[in-house]
Amino acid sequence: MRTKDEHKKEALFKATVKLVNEIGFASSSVSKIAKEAGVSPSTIYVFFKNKEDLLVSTYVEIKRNMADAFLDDFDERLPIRDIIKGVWFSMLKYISNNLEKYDYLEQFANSPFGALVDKDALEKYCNPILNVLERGIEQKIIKNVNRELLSAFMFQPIARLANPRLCHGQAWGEEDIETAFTMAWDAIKL
Amino acid sequence: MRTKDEHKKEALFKATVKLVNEIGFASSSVSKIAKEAGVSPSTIYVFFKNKEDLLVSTYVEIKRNMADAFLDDFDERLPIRDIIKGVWFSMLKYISNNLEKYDYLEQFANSPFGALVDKDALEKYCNPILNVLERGIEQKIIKNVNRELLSAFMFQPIARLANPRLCHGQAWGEEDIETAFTMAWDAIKL
Amino acid sequence: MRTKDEHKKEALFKATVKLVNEIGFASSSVSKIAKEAGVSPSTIYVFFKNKEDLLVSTYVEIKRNMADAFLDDFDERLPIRDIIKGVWFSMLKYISNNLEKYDYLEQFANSPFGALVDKDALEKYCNPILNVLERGIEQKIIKNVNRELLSAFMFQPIARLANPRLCHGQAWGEEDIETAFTMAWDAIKL
Amino acid sequence: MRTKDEHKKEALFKATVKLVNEIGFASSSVSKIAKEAGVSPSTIYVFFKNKEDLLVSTYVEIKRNMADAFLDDFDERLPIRDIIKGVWFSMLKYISNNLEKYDYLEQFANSPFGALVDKDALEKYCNPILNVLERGIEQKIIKNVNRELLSAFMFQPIARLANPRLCHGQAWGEEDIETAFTMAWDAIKL
DNA sequence: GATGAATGAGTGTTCATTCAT
DNA sequence: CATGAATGAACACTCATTCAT
Repeated sequence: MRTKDEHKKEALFKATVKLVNEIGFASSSVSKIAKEAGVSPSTIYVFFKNKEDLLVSTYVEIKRNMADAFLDDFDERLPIRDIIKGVWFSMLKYISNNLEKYDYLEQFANSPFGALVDKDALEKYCNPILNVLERGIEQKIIKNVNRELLSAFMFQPIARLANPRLCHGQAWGEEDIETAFTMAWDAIKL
Repeated sequence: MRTKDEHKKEALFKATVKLVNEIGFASSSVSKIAKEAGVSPSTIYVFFKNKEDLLVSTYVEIKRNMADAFLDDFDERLPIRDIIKGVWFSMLKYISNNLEKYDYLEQFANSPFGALVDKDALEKYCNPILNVLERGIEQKIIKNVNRELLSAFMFQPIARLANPRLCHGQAWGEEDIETAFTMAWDAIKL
Repeated sequence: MRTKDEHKKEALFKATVKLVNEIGFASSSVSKIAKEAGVSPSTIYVFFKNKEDLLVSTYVEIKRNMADAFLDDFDERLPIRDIIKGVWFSMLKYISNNLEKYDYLEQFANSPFGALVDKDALEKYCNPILNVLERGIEQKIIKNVNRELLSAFMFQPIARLANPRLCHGQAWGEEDIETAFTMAWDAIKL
Repeated sequence: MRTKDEHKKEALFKATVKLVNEIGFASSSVSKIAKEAGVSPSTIYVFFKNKEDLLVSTYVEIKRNMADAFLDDFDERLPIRDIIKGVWFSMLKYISNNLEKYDYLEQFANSPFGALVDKDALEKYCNPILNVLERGIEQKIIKNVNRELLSAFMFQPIARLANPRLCHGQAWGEEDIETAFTMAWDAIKL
C-alpha cells in the first residue's frame, strides 16, 4: 500500500485558512479547498471524516500553534508586570505575523461551528497566564475582580488592534504598542 | 399599497437575523429566509437586488438602529466622564437586550461581506462620541494617544462581555458593570 | 406565476419505469431519470419530496392503475368460477400488455423501498376479489384453507407466466392460457 | 497458503448476502461489503474481477447450494407423487431456513444482473426433477401441458409462501404445508 | 497475497435566481 | 405587487476501481 502523505494534510490546512480569508467561511466549499490544496475533493475524506472535521481540525491546529507561540518566552521568575507584558507582546506579534490564521479563528468562532469545539480543553493552554494573574491579585498588584473582566481588558483590545478589517490597515509602531500595553495595564492594575 | 410592503421588508430583516443566529451565515439560504418571513423566495427580489443586498441591508439597518440607541440619552452638557459612562452603559444595555442583532453583526463583520459596507458612512454615527473624547484630550482628562487605541480599550471589551459565546453565559450584575467601566476609564484616563 | 405542468409529472413516472426496466433499480439515479424525462434534476424536487418519494409514488400510481384494470369487467352476478376466470384473464392480459410496469413493481417490491408502502391501503383494492373467494368457500365450491394459500395458487403462477425473464420469452397462446386457468382452478376448487 | 484465501472468499459471500438483505442491492457498495467481511476493499479484487463478478458469483454459489439441498433425499424409486412431495418439502424447508439467501436470489433475479447468469447451466441442476415430471406425464398421472406451466404451479407458490415480505410473517404449521402440497398436486395431476 | 492511499466520475440534494402569470 | 414553477450550477459526499508497497 501507498503511505499516507502528511504533506497533503498540511496543504489542506493551509488551503482552508487561505480560502476562508479570501472568500469567507460561507463560500469555502470542499471542492474549492481541494482545488486550492491541489488534491482531489475525495482525498479530503481520506484525511478528515467530513467538512466539519476539516474545519474544526484546522481550528484546533491553529489554536495549539498559537498557544505555543504565546508562551514562547514565558518566564515565571520575572516580575508579574514583565511576564504579562511579555505575553502581551507575544500575542500582538503572533497575530500581526499570522493575520490569516487569526482571521480564520475569528470567522470560525463566529459561526455555528464555534459551538462544536471543546472550549475547556483549549483553555488549559492559557492556564499559565491565568495563574500569573492570580498571583498578581494575591500580591495586591492587580484588581481583584471577576477574571473574565481581566481577560476582556487585557486581551480583547489586541484583537481589534491586530485586525486590519477593524483598524483599516493602521500600522502600529513600537511606541504605539508600548502605549497600548500601558493602557491595558492601567485597566487591570490596582 | 405601501403599508403591506414595509411589513414584508421588516419581516425579512427579522427572519434574516433570526436564521443567521440559529443556523449561521453559511446555511441561511434565500428560500429558508423567505419561508421564515412567510413570503415567497421571489418576493425577496422585489425588495432587494439579490441575496447580498438583503444581507448588507440587514446589517446597515441594525447599525443604524444601534447607533440611535447608543446616543439615546446623550447629554453634551454633563461632565466628560459622565457622558462616556452614559454611552458605555447604553452600549452594554443595548447589546444585552439585542443579542440576536449583535450576533448578526459579528457574523456579518467576520465575513467577506463586511468589506462591502461603506464604513465611513457608518462611522459618522459615532462622531458625537469621538468629539467628546477629543474634548477630554484637550482638557488633559484623557490620554493623548492614537484614537484607535482609545476606542479599542473603551469599547472592544464590551463586545467580549456581551457575547455569551465568549463568556459562557456569565450574567453580569450591576456591580460588575460598574467595575468594568472603572477599568475602561482607568485605561484611557490620563 | 407559472402553472404547474402535470405533463412533467407524468413524464417522470414514465421515465422512472422505463429506466428501472433498462438498467435496474440500483442504477436508476435521479439525474438519469431527469434526463430520460427531459427535465432538469432539480425539477424532480418540485414534484417530489426526494428520490424515495418519486419511487414510491411511481409504485402506488402503477398499483392503482393495475387494480382498476383487474376489476374492469368485474361482474358480481356471474357464477363464481366465471368471475374468477374473468379476473384471472384480466390480470394476465394487463401484465402482458404492461410488462414494463409489472417489472417495476417486482423490482420495487424486492428492494428495501418495498417496506415503505402502506400495504393494507393497497390491499383494499383487492377486496372485491377476496369477497368472491369467501362466497365460494361458503358455497363449498372452493377449498376452505388459509386465504394466503388461495392467493398463492391462484395468482402467483401468473407472475411467472407473464415474466419473460423467467419464461425466456415464451409466448402464450389462447389454449395455454385456458389450460393454465384450469390448473389454477383445480388447485383451489373443492 | 490456501486456507486463508478461502476463508476470505467465504466471508465475502456471507457479507454480500447479509448486506443486500439489510440495505438492499442499490446501497451495497464494495467498501461496505469489504468492511462487513473484515477485509480491505482492494482485497475483493484479488478474488473477483469486479463488483459484478462478486454479485454474480454469490448468486451462483447460492443456487448451487440450493440445488444440492433440494435433491438431498431424492429417491427415484419412490412413487412419483412421493418423489415430488419430497422435493417440494425440501424446497420449502430450505427456503424457510435460509431466508437471507433466498432474499438475495430474489433481489438479484429482479435486477439487470439477472440477465448475466447462464440460466441453462443452472437449470441442469433441476433435470432430475423435470425427468420425474416427464415420467409422470408418460404414466398419465400428470397433465400433459407446457412444462413451464407445471413448474409455475408446482414451485412458484412456494416463493410466495416462503417470502415473509409477501406473507407478512405468517408462520406455516405442518398442516398448512400438507394442504399447500395437496393444492399444488391438484393443479398438476391429471 | 493483501492492503491503505488516492481519485475521477457520479450520487442525491439545495442553491440563488429568473420567468410567466 | 407578489407568486410558485423551473433550472443550471454548485453542494457535501460516496462510488468502484487502481496503484504502490
